[in-house]
Amino acid sequence: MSKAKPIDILIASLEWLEPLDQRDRDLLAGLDLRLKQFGANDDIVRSGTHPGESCFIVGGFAARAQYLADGGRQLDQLHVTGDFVDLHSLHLRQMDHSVIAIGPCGVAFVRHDELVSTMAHSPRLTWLLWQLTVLDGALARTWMTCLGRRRADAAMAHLVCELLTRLRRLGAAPNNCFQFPATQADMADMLGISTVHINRILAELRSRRLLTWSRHEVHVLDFERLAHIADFDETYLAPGNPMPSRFQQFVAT
Amino acid sequence: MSKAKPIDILIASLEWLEPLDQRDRDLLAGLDLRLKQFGANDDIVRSGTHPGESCFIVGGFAARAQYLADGGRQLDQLHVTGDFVDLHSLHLRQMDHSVIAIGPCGVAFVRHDELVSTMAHSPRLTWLLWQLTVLDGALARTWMTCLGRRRADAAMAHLVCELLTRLRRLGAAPNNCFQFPATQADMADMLGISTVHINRILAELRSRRLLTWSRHEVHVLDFERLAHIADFDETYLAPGNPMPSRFQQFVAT
DNA sequence: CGATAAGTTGAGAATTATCAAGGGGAGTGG
DNA sequence: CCACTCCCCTTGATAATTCTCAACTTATCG
Repeated sequence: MSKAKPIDILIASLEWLEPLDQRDRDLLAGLDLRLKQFGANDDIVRSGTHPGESCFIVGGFAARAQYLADGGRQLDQLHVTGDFVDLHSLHLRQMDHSVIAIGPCGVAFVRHDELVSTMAHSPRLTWLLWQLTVLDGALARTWMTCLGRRRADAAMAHLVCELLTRLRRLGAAPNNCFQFPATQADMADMLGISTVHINRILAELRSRRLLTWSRHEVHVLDFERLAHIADFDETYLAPGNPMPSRFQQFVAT
Repeated sequence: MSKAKPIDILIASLEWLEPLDQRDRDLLAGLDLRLKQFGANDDIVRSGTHPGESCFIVGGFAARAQYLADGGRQLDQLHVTGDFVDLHSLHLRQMDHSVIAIGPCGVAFVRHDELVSTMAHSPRLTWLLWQLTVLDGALARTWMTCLGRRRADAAMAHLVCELLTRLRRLGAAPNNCFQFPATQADMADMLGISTVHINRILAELRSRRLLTWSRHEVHVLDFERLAHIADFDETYLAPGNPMPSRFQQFVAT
């Protein structure tokens, strides 16, 4: 996808929250990354395991998946290039969900011990990685509201608005147009409805000239109207608080 | 509710994750708490604001709420005594959700600057507070799977199983019986369905002799069968990883 | 005891699911 | 290059789930 070095993708993602100093960038640049490419529906991190690494996305899309006894699954978050998808495994004894690839997806893994050492040398990075997990939660809550209290068309519109907003930020959605390799079955598992219904919702949005979606290419024709249908408010996608200077103190203790 | 001092409730909650040393306990005991009592449906933290304090629950129940333009709301997480509900405001520039009281609820507020200073003196507390926000996310994901991929009866059964499990841990559910002041309208907003349907689901669970629920008192009659209907697996409620010793290093840097 | 909020029930409508069959595109092997 | 195949998308018909509206009953609290 991108020509940038993997670590630069992460650095850019963190700098979007708050500027880093050169020392922080150097610490990150010194991380030993294991790169791996995944294909559609591959498990990047498997539910029930206890990984020794965390990972971030270098290109493409990934999602978190929870599986049910009856074979069904719920996709409860969507991740794009630059997202540190699996910081969670740093804290979880056992993965409560899988991370799977939505289409081709490049991933960089960092060993937990290295990550921890890095944070031990930088309060700012500790703060920012924590913040990433908190911002993640804000996206999850909004997604939940879609699942619980929006009808399928509004939920779909909301998901598209969110995705477009996040991709624009990366410069990956020129003309409100972007590549998105999710199948309709994937979308069904995201929105908690059936594949057939996804198809009908999309047909409707298409006929209302709000968007087109074919061959893995989404084109948002009328963002305003889509956002209105979705009751979309993008403030939950904003960065969080910068590190308070007091948090710095601990280095001196 | 409890006779314990407010800060001891928080300490117990953190010690459930990992033992604290005396210094950590002293740091926490030195926090200046503002106590406040709330009634049903009161806002504890209001959406859209930028609070200067975080809060934890000292007694009773609270929930996170997101509101829609049409007046509807989604309750997307439920919190019990000891939960540090609003660590999120430490990182969020603007609250993306409200925290509201479900029935009478005692809350302790801590100023952000004090909280940050405390963490600056204790890597362990930093680690644990971060972990709380991560574990929170695991609950949110599971809730999401209920909203998206379980039918209303299974979702209700799941919520009851989760709640019982969490309250048992606090010793607050003797004989699988506990006080729970949520109204059926509250439950509807949690599960993303209508009040009328909640009523019917409860009637059904009652007639199947799985539980009773009246006068704000829930009695789980057959946890096994309820857990089976819900496809309930409690591993997501487990504590996370203890702090790695390397994380400690930063004090010496 | 009256007022207000919460729970219950019925009937009909909207939304979404399921089943089933057909169509199109992309890759593969002949 | 064509035939074949597989996967995904599309569409129709019918069924299940859940919603809305409305009336009524029961609790709760001053």
